[in-house]
Amino acid sequence: MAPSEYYQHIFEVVSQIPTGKVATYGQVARLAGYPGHARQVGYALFRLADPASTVPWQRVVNAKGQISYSPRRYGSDELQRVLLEAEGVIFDTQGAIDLQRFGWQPDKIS
DNA sequence: TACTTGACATATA
DNA sequence: ATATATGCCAAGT
Repeated sequence: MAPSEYYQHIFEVVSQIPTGKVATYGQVARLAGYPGHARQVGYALFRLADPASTVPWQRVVNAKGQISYSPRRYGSDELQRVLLEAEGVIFDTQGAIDLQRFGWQPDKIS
């Protein structure tokens, strides 16, 4: 496959997300050095989410703080929710995460 | 080789 | 405030 180091950067950023916290695609994309390429971030994770790759893709959610439900995904939607709950992330009654608390904030000061 | 789809985000109406 | 429309890059078909 093409040496899409692009994916590698996404991988790095996602791997930097501390346990019990989540980051949005836009945030990851920006940190990865690709502002605006949020779509590719999510899709990149999807392709990079190999059963052999221990990528914490589960900590990456959309801007709504919700998990993206995808029938095509490797596991199932509830799997991600369970994994996050196991890390200490609390889900709202609407299945949304409180980004005010669990939103990963890098060394970026307002 | 060309076209379409894709784990979203942001701007505008 | 919500809904609709557009934009970005790469991989898949």
